[in-house]
Amino acid sequence: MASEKNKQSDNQSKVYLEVVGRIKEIIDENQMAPGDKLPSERELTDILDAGRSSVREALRALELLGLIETRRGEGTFISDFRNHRLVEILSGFILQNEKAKKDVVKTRQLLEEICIYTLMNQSKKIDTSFWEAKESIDDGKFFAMLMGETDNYLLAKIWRIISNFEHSLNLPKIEVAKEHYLQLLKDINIGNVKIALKFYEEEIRKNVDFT
Amino acid sequence: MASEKNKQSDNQSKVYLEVVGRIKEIIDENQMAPGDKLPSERELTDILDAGRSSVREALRALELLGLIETRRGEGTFISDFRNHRLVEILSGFILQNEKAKKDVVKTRQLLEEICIYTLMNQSKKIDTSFWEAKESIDDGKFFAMLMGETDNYLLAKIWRIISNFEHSLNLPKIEVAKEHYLQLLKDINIGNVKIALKFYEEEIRKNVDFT
DNA sequence: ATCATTAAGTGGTCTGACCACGTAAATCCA
DNA sequence: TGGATTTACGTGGTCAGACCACTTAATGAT
Repeated sequence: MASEKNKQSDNQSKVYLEVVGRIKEIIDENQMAPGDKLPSERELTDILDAGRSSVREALRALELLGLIETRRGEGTFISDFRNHRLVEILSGFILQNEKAKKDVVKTRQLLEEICIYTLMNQSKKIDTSFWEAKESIDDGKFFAMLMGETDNYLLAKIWRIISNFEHSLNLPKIEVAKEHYLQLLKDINIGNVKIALKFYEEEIRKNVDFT
Repeated sequence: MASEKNKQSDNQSKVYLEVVGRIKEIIDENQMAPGDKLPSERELTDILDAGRSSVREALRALELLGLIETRRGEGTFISDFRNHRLVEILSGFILQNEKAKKDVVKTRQLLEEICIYTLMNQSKKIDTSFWEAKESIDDGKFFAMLMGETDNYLLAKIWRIISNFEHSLNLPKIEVAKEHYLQLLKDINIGNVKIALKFYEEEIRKNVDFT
């Protein structure tokens, strides 16, 4: 009787779960789409009447699920969440086998190659000036951009999720000179698939070799 | 300059992600199984040299993933990975629109292209006799085989899950002539990536168009 | 105009303080 | 003694406040 009285919406005893639900509502009601910015953590804290730590627990969970992405100093944004179960598999999977690590890396690289392939199929030209201006190039950010250039958001999303998990595995980071990334962009813009992919494999990923 | 090694400073990896990784290590090293109890939050805070809030962010994320289970007053326990109630959370979050269905199909096809691409990169030769002997070819079984031919377990598993999920959506089934599948195999064995992928897109998946 | 500086906003993290709950030890009482 | 009760402690749950690091926009100086 009157069991619905407890909280506003539903069951959830834990605040962070409640917040997860409320965030979903916010997204729905405002018809928010991937890329849109969510209210800041402090705003949510106020709106949802919860502690910031609880809000963060919810956001972090959603982030690991690949539903949102956060950029320090900028905010929290909705990402493409249509892959759902992907994460489930990956998680249960990754925490078991050893070979899984290798597969994660390999799969990510495959996605990146497909990305390159896709871009060239679209005859996509990429603006290099932004990256030329940089001192050094972060591998993750670079390919995140590349993924974004394709009109296949699913590809980008899968890549991001896998990348995210890979990150949590504490694998050795790769170091690639800025010039190599720029060369890759150049190859892509020129439009020679074979050269671009070969360059990716041999220069960008040459030093990936972990046990 | 002056970018000392204060705490965990520079590398953009977030503490909570690192904690996720460390927890995984703990589980691995101690050969922990579902049902086993993890160190308490405060212990982890001490062991991992991180704030309790960060530890909790990691734990909450893992909890939402269904990897761990927490019981107030008792502790945190490794949960059976098979308990994926995660799907409900995500589906509630996402499966609202019809477009999601389309995305599932797109994703699967993308994975299949990646598969083909991978096989050819491995210069994998596929035995066609088994399929030639058949009267008709089941699309699912065919690509299940292809996935199995790659040595990337993760890729295969992702595809399998998505494929299963797609089945549950009762989408119209595609009908492709046996000869087309055989032709694809032939293209793969020959080793021309462009032709094989083009053939896949235009012949194997040409008739995929649902609303 | 251009560049450097400042300020404000945002996520990232840590700490300390409580509360709610469960358990086991200590205690009490018949 | 033996069972029931109380107590103390450990654990997760939550909150508030304080900084830090980074981004962006407003501001100021040249």
